[in-house]
Amino acid sequence: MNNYYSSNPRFYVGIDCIIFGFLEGELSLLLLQRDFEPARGEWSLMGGFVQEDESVDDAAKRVLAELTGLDKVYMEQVGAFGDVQRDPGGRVVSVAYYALINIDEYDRELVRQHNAYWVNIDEVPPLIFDHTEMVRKARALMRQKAATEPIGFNLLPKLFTLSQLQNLYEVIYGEPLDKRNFRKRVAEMNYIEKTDKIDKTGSRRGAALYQFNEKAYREAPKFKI
Amino acid sequence: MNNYYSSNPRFYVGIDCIIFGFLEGELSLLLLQRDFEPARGEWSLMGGFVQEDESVDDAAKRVLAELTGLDKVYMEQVGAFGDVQRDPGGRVVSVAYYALINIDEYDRELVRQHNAYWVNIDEVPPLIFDHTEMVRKARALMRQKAATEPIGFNLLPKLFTLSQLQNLYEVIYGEPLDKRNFRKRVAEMNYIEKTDKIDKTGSRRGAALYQFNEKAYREAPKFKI
DNA sequence: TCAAAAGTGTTAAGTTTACACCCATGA
DNA sequence: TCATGGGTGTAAACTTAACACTTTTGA
Repeated sequence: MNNYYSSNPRFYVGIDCIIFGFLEGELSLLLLQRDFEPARGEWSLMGGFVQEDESVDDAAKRVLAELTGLDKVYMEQVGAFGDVQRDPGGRVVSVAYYALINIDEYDRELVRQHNAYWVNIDEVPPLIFDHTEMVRKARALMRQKAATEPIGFNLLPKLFTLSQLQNLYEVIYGEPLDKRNFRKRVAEMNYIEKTDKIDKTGSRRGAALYQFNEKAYREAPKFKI
Repeated sequence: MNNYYSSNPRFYVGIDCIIFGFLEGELSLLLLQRDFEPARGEWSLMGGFVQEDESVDDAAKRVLAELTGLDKVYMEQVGAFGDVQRDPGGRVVSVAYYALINIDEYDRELVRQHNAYWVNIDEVPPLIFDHTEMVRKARALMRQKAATEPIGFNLLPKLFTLSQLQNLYEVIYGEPLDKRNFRKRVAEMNYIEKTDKIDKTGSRRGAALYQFNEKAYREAPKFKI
């Protein structure tokens, strides 16, 4: 390490994960009730620390995997949070990421071990440190992204009905959408493909199951719901 | 420091500033030709390191002030850059910020001392480390923000003509705008106020000078250019 | 008198919104 | 047979885009 750099202080670099899931028609976050200090017993985001041999992005993936058992998850950086006093346990600069996970696939046992629970996005309890602000920023960023890129499919099973998809976007935007206008727009996106499968669990009549074709999207990447 | 935290490594936390200016009708960045190691002689963003007693945001303001002499500048965080090998001089997690400065107000002597120069945004030379990626992200973020919030005024003098304003948005968006449509939209924003002053430097006829009224904007914050 | 930038409205095209009924099925 | 969610089209309102000429004045 050269002289110029080594005159500067060093910091713990933390990771915090805002983990979105779409559960029973509601947008939820996976939150921990901390069983360790500081702030034992309070609610927080899943977190961890960047290690020497990993990038910050890789650390975020690792921390998410520690809680959910999942890899190859859609994640996006929310930003760095660096107030001097943000963590009473010590000076930590933390980088927040949001993740969109498929609620059917995560490891429930790991989640139980971490004392983590799904909480409706509109009923998030007070969180430690600046985690509430991280959630607010993550939600705004996710909403914005979801409007212009097809990231919502990460929250759904591979096959989904149009009612599920509409429901998802309604909870992301926090407002109802018109069914006919919604379906009109979906019909224009050729990469949202109708399959010949029918979902019979949601209604007597049954609803057509659709899938997102990522390759087709890359060829005609127009998206706006 | 408690035991849990201290088992983790610590890192230098750097700051890099993408400094936008609007100079002679062009969008430019203030770049340094480094006169220190590593990468002496190459082009880079203005940077520095977070210190013990300052937040990351405050460090960014300090680093910007070191180069420009300015405070109270519009700055926004671009994100944290944390690849293991991003800086060959050592492991540094860097947080990038963009700044919008008024080209008439910065301290030219400080800039000279730092060996910094204004470079057209479309003619940015290869930059060290991941600075090119930082610039790319900052530009996309700034463009996006400029479309929905009135941040462009930070790049203009207090009094400006509509031609200057249109020119600014043309270089931000990288595309020409229709003069009549542009002026129609400006006319709808009551917080962009016509003054009784005339600019005679840009044309024989003279152009009305306008000002941005921030208080009026906060009362009716509709913006879209 | 003319070059150069300032200033000014209208129309067509495209997009978005609002809206209500029939269908298929299992219980 | 009926309750439930699935599925379908049109018209009005609004927004955006395209477009060309007159004004002023200093050199």
